[in-house]
Amino acid sequence: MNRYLEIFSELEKEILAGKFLPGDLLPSENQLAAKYQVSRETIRKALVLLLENGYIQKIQGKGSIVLDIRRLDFPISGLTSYKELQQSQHFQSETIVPYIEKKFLDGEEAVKVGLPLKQKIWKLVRQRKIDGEFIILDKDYLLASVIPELSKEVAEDSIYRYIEDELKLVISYAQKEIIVEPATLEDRQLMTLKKEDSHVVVVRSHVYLDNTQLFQYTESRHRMDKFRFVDFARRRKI
Amino acid sequence: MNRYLEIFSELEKEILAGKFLPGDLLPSENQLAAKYQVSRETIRKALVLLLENGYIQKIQGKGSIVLDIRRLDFPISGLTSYKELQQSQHFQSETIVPYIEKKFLDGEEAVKVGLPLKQKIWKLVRQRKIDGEFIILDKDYLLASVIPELSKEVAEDSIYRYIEDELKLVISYAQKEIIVEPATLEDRQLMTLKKEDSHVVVVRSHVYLDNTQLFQYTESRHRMDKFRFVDFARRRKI
DNA sequence: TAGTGGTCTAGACCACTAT
DNA sequence: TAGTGGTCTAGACCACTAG
Repeated sequence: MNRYLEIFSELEKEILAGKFLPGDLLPSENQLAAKYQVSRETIRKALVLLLENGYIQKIQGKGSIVLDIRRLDFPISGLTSYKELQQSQHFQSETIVPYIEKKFLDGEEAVKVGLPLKQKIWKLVRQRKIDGEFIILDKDYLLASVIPELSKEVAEDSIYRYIEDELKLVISYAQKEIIVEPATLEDRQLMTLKKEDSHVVVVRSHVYLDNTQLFQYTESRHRMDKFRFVDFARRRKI
Repeated sequence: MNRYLEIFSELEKEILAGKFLPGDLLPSENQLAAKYQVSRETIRKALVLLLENGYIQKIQGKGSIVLDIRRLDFPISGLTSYKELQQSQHFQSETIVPYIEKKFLDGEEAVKVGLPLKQKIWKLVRQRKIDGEFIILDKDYLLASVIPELSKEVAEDSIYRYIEDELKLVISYAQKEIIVEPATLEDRQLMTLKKEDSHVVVVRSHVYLDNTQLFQYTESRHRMDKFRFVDFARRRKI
């Protein structure tokens, strides 16, 4: 592990544990450099990570102030799998896989998901059951050339864990879009919608590996009343 | 201006201008260092900015690959004012200010917006008219101790421009939340909603200055069919 | 093997905050 | 004025890609 990542994790852990409270100053960069026996630039790389993740605010001449992080009932910010969310947020959930198949997409489908027409694709549908209700419907399309094998069991657990830990691939970035769409017949069949739920919130993502290859298109369909997206944003200068 | 910010802007401009196409490699870090007459670390800081903004992907041993940036019909990612969006996206829009007042909040309102009860607050409502329809309703609450004066004219133009250029304050970061809510009576009065529009998409933000002071709460209410949120996300290691 | 990006250093000078 | 963070350097060594 890199030094600056280690130091970031350490400081993050301390902040989350309440060792530093909102409004507190972290030790100065020179003090941290001495403590961790690294150069100041290495400390600064760790602090940049804290900054970007909303843990601290740096003020020139003053120091690094710890911010108040209300952590997030149900964030879909960033690039995080459902399984990881469930674990970090500690909610109970069951996943059901009503559909999983490896096939060629027809033209219309291929255009919609932005994946190549001529390659085999894993298409699967997953229902997410929380408190006895089907709140979320995930529709996934994965390049079979990247993920040759896939099973119901893996889909019920975590595809990302399988891709990263078993296949040793590196998931890197995604382009995401959130819109609201009329509920489809499929939504009504596979989700617990009330009569008056005319629409669902749809999170579409194109996900890429670290070699810039597109390998996944996902549509995560949420019941309106249960949808919540939380984010931390910094104002971009220039 | 900093060297690395200059270099970032320069490279960003070149990418947007199509001087580098998706899939192209940027010049190597050493070549860029030579070209701009700076050290390699300075180049690397500029490249980190390109990376975070989704312009490039770096691959060790290979180089910095330019990504395909579909730029974003209507992004609310990041921390960007409506006026800035309108200018960068080149859409026509008119802003109407049906309400603007400086007052103390009542208890219920203060709790909801998370601003202090004992201080005067600018409360204002803005209707955003696009293609003849009121698509967005913005409700703003601003600390009067931070923004002592505010006028309808400023509110119709850009409050952020006023805060940054006139008051010389630095807007720094925000915590944002996106949810779907039933449309209120006020929504129906001030927005162009169809009968069947039972809900609106609400983007709530708490916005902070660089000294970590909370100075604004905003509620941006969108007609469902016109709402779109686009984001670029990187997978976080660890 | 040559060239690329990834990490880290030890030091310098500057801008800002606090006292 | 002392201490903080912000920028920048010139160099080192490592891990990885590609011919």
